[in-house]
Amino acid sequence: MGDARMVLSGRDRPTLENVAQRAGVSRATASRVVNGSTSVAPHIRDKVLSAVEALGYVPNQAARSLVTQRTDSIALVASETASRVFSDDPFFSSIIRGVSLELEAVDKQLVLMMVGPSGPSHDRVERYATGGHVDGAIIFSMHGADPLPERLSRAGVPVVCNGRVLIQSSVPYVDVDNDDAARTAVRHLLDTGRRRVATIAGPQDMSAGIDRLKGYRSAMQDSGRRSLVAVGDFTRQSGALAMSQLLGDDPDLDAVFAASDAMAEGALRALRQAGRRVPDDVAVVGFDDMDFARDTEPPLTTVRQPITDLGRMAARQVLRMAGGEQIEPVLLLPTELVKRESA
Amino acid sequence: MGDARMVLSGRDRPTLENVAQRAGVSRATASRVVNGSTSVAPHIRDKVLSAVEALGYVPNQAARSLVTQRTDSIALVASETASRVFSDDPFFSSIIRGVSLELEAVDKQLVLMMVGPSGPSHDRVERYATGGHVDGAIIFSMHGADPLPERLSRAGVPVVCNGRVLIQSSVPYVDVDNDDAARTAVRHLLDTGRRRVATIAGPQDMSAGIDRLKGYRSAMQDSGRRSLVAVGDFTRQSGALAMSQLLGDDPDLDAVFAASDAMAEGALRALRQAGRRVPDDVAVVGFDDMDFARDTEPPLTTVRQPITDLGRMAARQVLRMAGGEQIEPVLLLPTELVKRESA
DNA sequence: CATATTCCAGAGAGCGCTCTCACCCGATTC
DNA sequence: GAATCGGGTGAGAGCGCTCTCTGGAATATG
Repeated sequence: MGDARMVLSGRDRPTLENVAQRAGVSRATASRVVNGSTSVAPHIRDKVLSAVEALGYVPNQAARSLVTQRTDSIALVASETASRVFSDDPFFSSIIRGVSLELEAVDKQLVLMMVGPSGPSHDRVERYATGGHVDGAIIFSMHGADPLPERLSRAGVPVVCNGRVLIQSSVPYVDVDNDDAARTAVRHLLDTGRRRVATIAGPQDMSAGIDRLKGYRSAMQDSGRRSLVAVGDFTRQSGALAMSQLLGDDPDLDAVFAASDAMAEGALRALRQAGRRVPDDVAVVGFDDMDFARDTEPPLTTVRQPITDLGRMAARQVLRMAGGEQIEPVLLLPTELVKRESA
Repeated sequence: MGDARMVLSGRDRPTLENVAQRAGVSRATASRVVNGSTSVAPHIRDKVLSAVEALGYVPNQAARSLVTQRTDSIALVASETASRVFSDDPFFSSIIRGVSLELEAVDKQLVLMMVGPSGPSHDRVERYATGGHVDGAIIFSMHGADPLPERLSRAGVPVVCNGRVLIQSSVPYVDVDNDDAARTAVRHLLDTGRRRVATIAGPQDMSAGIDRLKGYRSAMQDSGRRSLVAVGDFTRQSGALAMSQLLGDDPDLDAVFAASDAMAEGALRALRQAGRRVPDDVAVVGFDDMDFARDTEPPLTTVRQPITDLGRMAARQVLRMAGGEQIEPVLLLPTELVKRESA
């Protein structure tokens, strides 16, 4: 007793009532001050503020949410496999950082949720999000035709997806134009005289994987050439493996478009081990423009996508939805081909 | 009206009262069923459950928290620079994954918070955590003498740090014995005949950086050799840079201990560019045993630390604290020297 | 058959906060 | 000087839930 600054165990945290009492005002007035209402006389305001200070008062969010119906937090839902796949590259971290930066600016919280590839954890997320625990959700890196976005949306939770939604759905998303970006990359290879251009595609249950392969295919078709495809899962290892396969399938290939920088780096390694020089024998183009792309040997030509911005925009969109605004169903951010030495 | 499955906008979500009414029981009984109490007659139980189903009822967490004083969520606090530093390697993701797995198992939520290197965001985190929004906090990758853990702890929030706490503090932590692990790594180099062993140290405002350097120093001292140190920041680039420096300082060095795999990989690159063969001319040992360590050229000898387990244990400890248990102030997980080809 | 014991359901009191509404009092107006 | 106005404050009703406490019915006991 006596020292108000002593350790407070959960139960006896000061309430607004305590503050009001100490300041000699009503709870209502104390609330006004805490929430920054203007219509409070300055000297009363000061009394309340010093009571807050003295008691170390912090508003109880649960109580506040209960009446305001807002929680000031947003869920970021990622599939568990995503964290595994992306453990190889900074994609995951960058998205988180983007979302985080944007939310922080408006003093909202980020609740991170991992879900396994369908199964019980889906229910968990659904229950949580619809349980009024968050004001909205950003879902990223879905595999296959995940019903989660649609389900949440239908339950009244504002949802934005990061990456094109595979199934027919009214859930808005932000993404880059993967198809077009891939086409540009492949065209660059073709334009610089490459004839046998292969691709290391991403996983075919993710829109980024599908769309980049589609872009490759259409560019090849346009120039009347045959496709040569190996599929990876965006990781370095899978890139190396895919590259060896491709080399086996067509020893004369002279270019590769990899659907991620990590796979491109794997490919670089496999090519080196196979005695091919890059770019002399084989040109390589990646996708992402991760930090490490400028340090590979040789530095990687790649398609830059603004990953952090993708996160930011997703956050911004979901906040707008939560605010009752109508938002664009599709938001595409620009990509850019960054030419370095590998192609 | 009519269709209970229509889109529910935030405001008109069904309440427990609605469920009770529809099932023809009291709110208390409905609550019992929802919370899995056993003392409810089966036929009543069924009635309630089907009412829940029909209405699509989901408990309001804010209301629940308000009375139970629990939120069933745990904050994971990371410094913003961490996400930047670790964007180069999967450390960040692995910790998150570990924590996430452990929390999921007991149906708790993970709230991720980034804080800048001191400043306003510190207050934000403090306010949030003490605002009753979480049952506990895990703080990881602190820089310098961050007062946050101590502050939260003093405010009554259960806190566990991931990584040794730099300042004198009563906040418990989980970590590996960095000092000892580094010593083992360096001794391995010495034992295999290396004479001029340099180190690429981690940032000297983080305990992992400090302790690994200390381990290196003591191993060198024990064998009567002079230290040769360059400091990096755990990233690949800084590793490459540090390696060139070291090579400039002592062209005859024959081994390097890098305080992270990412820096070791950078060093490998720098050595290659300087025309040194690994391990023939220079032996390299890393730290972490990240996935990519087995794919470097040559495969990296390194100190394995169980990063995901570190996250898991931190989560487990903070949950125990939140449950009122007393926990060990220090928990060290084992490391292991993984010998591959680089040393 | 009366009484004690058990079991289950309902009533009701809050948890800490926000927000509407009524009220008071000093300033303005006729 | 009475009526009007308006800024500033307090009273009080909930938000949706949990949990204790009470009461009634069903079962076991003397």
